[in-house]
Amino acid sequence: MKAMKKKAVVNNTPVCQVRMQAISDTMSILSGKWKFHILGTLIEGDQLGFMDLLREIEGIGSKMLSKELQDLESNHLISRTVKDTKPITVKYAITKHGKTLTPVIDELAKWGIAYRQSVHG
Amino acid sequence: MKAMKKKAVVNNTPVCQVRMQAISDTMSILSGKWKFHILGTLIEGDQLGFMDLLREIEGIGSKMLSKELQDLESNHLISRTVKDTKPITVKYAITKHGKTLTPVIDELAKWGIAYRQSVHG
DNA sequence: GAAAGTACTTTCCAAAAGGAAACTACCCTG
DNA sequence: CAGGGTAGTTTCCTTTTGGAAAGTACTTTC
Repeated sequence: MKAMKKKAVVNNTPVCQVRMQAISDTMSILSGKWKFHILGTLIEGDQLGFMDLLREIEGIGSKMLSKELQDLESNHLISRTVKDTKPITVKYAITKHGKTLTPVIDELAKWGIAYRQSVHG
Repeated sequence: MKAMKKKAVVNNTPVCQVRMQAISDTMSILSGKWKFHILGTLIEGDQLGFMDLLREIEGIGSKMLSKELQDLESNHLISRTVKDTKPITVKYAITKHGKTLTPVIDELAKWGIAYRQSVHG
């Protein structure tokens, strides 16, 4: 009786499949170099304009900021509202739904901090 | 008294800076298309060989698997041990340190699942 | 000694991501 | 009407990422 091999599947239980898919979904929505910075900034100071964000997020360019904001808005994580002020302005804010990412962001930050300490001492 | 503008900085408190950096660290370590799949698979079935992983992780190629395993090993999240069996084999396993990612992975999965439900209904 | 299995590496290429700089367009102030 | 602020878009380019296919090397089985 030889051990049965080939095409073995450890993680192909429905539960694992769903979890893997869910993680891919999340990472896809939060992909790119700037999503977390933008979300983090909007969670702190809500109601920021385009130029505010350009100044807050060090290193980002207007093209990237514009694209990332569109991505986040299309996923309903942030809102974009045009205010008809004297020189028309736009305000970006985190949505209720965007705030549900807080535990995720917190875990990532917590792990990163712990990692630094474990490596450095 | 006009509102003071220019060079304003909402999130440049030391606390925010540290958090942002920590998130970047974490995301950098877990970057790429396959890290979570590999970690998830090794958290489930520990002690898997290279060919096992190739079969478990649908779609990955040997080049990517090899590279991602090296990344994860260099960050001490997984271990690679050569067993001197008849035809020499290699076993990959999650480390104690790698297991500390479990809460992070769980949050990502949880959020992804909730997101699907909120979108789909 | 050919086939098949383990564990990779190498090469070659295509697509995606990201950035700098310039440009549009409109408004207000001096 | 020049200068500066708002909010972006467009172009062009480089870097990064990822994948398919083939190759290496060594071993066991038929």
